[in-house]
Amino acid sequence: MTDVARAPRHEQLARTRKALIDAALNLFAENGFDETSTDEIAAAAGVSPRTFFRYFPTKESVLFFGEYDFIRLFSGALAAQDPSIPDLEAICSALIALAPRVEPLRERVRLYELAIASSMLLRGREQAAAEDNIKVMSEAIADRRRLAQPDESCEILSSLSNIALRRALQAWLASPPRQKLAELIPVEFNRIADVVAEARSAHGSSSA
Amino acid sequence: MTDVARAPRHEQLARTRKALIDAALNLFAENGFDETSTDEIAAAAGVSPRTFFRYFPTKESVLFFGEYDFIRLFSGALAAQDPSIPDLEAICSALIALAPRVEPLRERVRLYELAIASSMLLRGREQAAAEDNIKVMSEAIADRRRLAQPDESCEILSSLSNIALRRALQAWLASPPRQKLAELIPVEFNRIADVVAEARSAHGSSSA
DNA sequence: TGTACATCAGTGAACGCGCGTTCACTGATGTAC
DNA sequence: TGTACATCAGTGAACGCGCGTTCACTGATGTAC
Repeated sequence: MTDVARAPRHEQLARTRKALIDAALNLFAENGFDETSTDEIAAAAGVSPRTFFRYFPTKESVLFFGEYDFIRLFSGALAAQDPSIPDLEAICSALIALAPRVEPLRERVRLYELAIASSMLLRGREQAAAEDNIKVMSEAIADRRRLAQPDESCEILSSLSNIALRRALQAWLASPPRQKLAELIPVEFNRIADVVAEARSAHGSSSA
Repeated sequence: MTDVARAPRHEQLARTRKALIDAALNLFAENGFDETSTDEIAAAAGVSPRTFFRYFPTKESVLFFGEYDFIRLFSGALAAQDPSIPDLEAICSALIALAPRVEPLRERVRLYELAIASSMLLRGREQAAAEDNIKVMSEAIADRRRLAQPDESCEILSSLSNIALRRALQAWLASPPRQKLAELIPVEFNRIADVVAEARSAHGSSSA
């Protein structure tokens, strides 16, 4: 056993921060965000109630600390795709390339989703983050198309990709532990394309 | 001028409720939900602070009172569509058929959207409502296809339709006052179908 | 039509609760010399 | 290596704020007869 009290300062800070984050994630997932007080989180982390607010300005922020900059990585991953393949395929491939970063975090993502689902406030934050992500994605698509600004087509493609990704994530969390997220992403992209093709092919043709 | 104090009871109740709802909607849209206290709403409606909670159990609920049962109407409108036309077209037509119910409420919808955008809590509520709507829509689509349960295809079609509808609503609110929502809906449906067709047509073909 | 009572919209005051802040402090780690 | 001081993680107590509740009340509307 290491002597906690004798740890160097930055280690002690990191330790306390981690203890608070882990305690919060577990309590939020198990009991719900609104039903968990900051005092309880502090108690579970082994610090005094006051200490919580030395690390996090608000109760929510403990959940969003060290947020995945997943979406920034996406822009790079999309730029790395072969410019000659279709956009939808390139987006799908870019997301598959990022999947390995998420694969090891399955249990953590599962708790995170439980926490988010427990509170309207957190659902709102998540929704706001999703909209930001869609915007960044649409800019990355515009870059690929050599547009100065995203047009409607970029925005729609970005929204559709977001749906595919969310569906893949849900399927991944619901699937057996060894199922690969990377395999589920193209399934959902193909499904969306197929659904649109089928749902219009029966008769209709679109206007220009 | 009518004598407010002499009004019959049910009229007085309706009047006070309306005063609270209108005051809340305007204050939320102008100053933000979090920055508006229930005391301010009561003051703006001309009643005492305590009275607010005789009409609404929570601060949020004043905004969702008399919620549009838009989505229930949708199920009926979809069932009324010709079974022989493609699903996507039928969904679009069903939404167009409902548009006249929303057209007169433009200013109200505008304030509502401002209020929602001002607060993470309200965004969360709105997101939860949207997910409910998508679920109901996917069941309506399943009915049309004579399926006992919605399959993935129904779910995706419902999500895509939701995107089209949201985009149409945003465009409508951003457009000049006389622009018809009913005209914007098919534009967005066609855009989505076209974007998918383009984004995969360049080269790729989907797997089955 | 008129009196007596019941109902109920609205009020006032006080309180519980949890988030987040402010101020003053302790005791350990880190550093200057 | 050793002493003297600075820094800073953590604590304790008290408070402000707004939501939402509880209890006791007023005065007008509604109703029974």
